[in-house]
Amino acid sequence: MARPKSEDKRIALLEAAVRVFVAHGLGAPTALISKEAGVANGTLFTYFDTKGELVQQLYRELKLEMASALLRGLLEEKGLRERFFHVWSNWMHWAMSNPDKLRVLALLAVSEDVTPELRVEVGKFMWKVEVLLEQSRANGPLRDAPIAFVGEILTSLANATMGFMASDPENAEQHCKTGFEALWRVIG
Amino acid sequence: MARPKSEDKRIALLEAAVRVFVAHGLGAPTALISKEAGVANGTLFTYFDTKGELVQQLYRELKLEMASALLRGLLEEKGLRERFFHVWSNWMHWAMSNPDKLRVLALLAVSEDVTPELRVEVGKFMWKVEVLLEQSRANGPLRDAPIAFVGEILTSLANATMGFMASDPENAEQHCKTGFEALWRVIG
Amino acid sequence: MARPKSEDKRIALLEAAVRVFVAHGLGAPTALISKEAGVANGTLFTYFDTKGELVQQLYRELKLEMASALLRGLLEEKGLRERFFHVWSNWMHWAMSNPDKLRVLALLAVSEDVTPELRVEVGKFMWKVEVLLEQSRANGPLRDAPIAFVGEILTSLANATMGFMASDPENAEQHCKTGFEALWRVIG
Amino acid sequence: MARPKSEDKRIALLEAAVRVFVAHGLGAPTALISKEAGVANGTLFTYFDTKGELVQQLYRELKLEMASALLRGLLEEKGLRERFFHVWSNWMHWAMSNPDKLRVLALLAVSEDVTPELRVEVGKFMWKVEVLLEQSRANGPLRDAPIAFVGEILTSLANATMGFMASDPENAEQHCKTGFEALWRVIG
DNA sequence: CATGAATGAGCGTTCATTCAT
DNA sequence: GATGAATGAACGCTCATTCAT
Repeated sequence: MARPKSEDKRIALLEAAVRVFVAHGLGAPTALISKEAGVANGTLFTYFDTKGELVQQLYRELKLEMASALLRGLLEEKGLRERFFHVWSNWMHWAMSNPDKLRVLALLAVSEDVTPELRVEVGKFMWKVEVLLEQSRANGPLRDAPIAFVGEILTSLANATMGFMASDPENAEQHCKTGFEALWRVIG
Repeated sequence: MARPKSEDKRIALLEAAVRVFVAHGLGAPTALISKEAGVANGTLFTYFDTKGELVQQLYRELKLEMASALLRGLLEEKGLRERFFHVWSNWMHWAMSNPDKLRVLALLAVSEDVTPELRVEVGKFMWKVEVLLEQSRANGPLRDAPIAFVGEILTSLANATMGFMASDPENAEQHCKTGFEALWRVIG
Repeated sequence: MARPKSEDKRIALLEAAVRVFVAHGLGAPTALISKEAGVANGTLFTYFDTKGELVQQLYRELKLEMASALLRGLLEEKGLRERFFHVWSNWMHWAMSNPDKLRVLALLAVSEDVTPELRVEVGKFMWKVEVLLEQSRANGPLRDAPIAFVGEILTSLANATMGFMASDPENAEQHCKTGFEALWRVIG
Repeated sequence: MARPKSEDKRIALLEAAVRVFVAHGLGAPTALISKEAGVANGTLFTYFDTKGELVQQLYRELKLEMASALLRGLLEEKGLRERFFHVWSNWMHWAMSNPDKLRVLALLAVSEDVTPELRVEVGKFMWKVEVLLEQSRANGPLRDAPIAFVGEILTSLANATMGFMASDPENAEQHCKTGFEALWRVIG
């Protein structure tokens, strides 16, 4: 191959897209993304057939990255609550460290380009967390609710907490704990 | 341009916008909205100076409508939990009856056109609920958390519950109660 | 209607297209056409949904104009040969007077945008000439050939004659007659 | 770039161009041509400096091939009419055997890339036919017309006949003869 | 020389907004 | 005020051509 398609460039484009989408919304021109990535206009389209394709891949990669971050350092020996808090804490800290990505995920969540199928596919990245959630709520007050509902509650509390931590970073640690305690009251 | 002639037309445009935005996203052409409203292209701009203005007014009106719905039939004599559940129930049922408006609110929530100031302004529509929330959490586990945080938790749990009710309308009433119980465990 | 779509503008666009296509081929940018017509870029698309639509309408109109020109002043009382020569002469002179249109028709004849259906539709503009042709060849040497074939021979001889007249306008009249005599030897 | 290595590849590209141009018109991307030829995108440009160059060479080669086909098996001893019919018949059969090339020649005939000079150059490939034509018309009705005009008439009748043969291959032989008789009535 | 990724000018089309009627 | 044609900046995407490998 002459000049192989470089994974670096693909990643540069995705990262540029995050910055550009944060600044201008998903409606931002592809030209801005390629410029931000330091490549030519047309190059973007050798890596992504359409803008929609870029958006979809970005959604997948961000969700995957987030899901991976959640599990970092998770040990099996601890108690359920501790394990869950570990995940929760990872989650919150990933969000604090990646505010742009978090913001873009919020945009992507309502994008036309993110299809229900893609949402399902990407939901699977969280299966380990789902297992933990299953176990945690097994004897809790939501033991009879549909697990999907419990999952949505988890996600929504996580988002609320992230949002609040971001708005008051001084007391981020405190809010992280508060959020978890709220969660644990609901499910644990 | 200050006071347009027909309030009817203004409302028709806003309602058309809801339908069009649900079907095509916020990126939908204004021409589609005016057509859906049964008025000419240019007429839209005598009611709203720009598309952004329309978006903002729509956000304001939808939030106001929702906030009003929450308080319907609220009596002072009952207990705190009952009063809060009444509000919660109103909220959930408004959402169930207005899935389009709910969906559009989700889009508007991340729109470029909805400024932080507007968000603040519109947040005030919920002041009565906030009072209720203040009272409810006064002796609860979140008594020391910032009220804004508690508010976000409320909102996020409400959204999660609405979403789940919409996806499983058969058991909507059940989910409504489950959601409320989760909430009450957190704040009450 | 506010400002009714003006037939003038439509015609101006079509005429501009002729000039631009002659100068730059059918691949010429639509922007050049609108500029040449003295209207804005986007205006072209209120008159023609796509560039292809413009091309098709142009084909239709040019063919119609040419077909109409052929019959001008045709009287019934004369002999067949005289009537046919009248038509032929009209044809040749229209071509001499409209070299641009003739050139564009040559481009359109092989354009992707001109569908077989359109060709058939447009072929009907020549039905009076076809009748004349039928009568003329009825007792001639091609009396047993398919009429479509005879029609193609007519067209091809006409094109050859037009082409040559244009290249040597000094003796155009002479060539016009020569061409007709050639034709008449074949069909008459 | 002067003398490319592999004549095979050059020919493969020209043949691919015929197929691609037939299917997509002269506007077809060069990338399609190289793919069809089984070589890389950029390779095309070591064989042809520009797309226009390829178009010109293709025109030249097709015209040359056609001209060569006309003379195949032509013997001097026969009478003029027979010799001319031999050429005519070769011509028609080449066209029938190479419908794609014929179609592409029709496209090339109006292409921007085919300059008048090239047309003249390529016209010389037919000089033997021109000699035959000169002799044939020497005592015929067109004896006083410019030879170029007679040439155009020949070409146009040939094209009409080819076209019709292609559209009704069942009776191709018949049409071939009919076409020739028409021609001979005009020039012979 | 062959390859195919990189380039960027260019194109058809859209659409918020303006304005003549 | 209502209308809808006019406007032109903007956008996504293409493609001939170049050039690093």
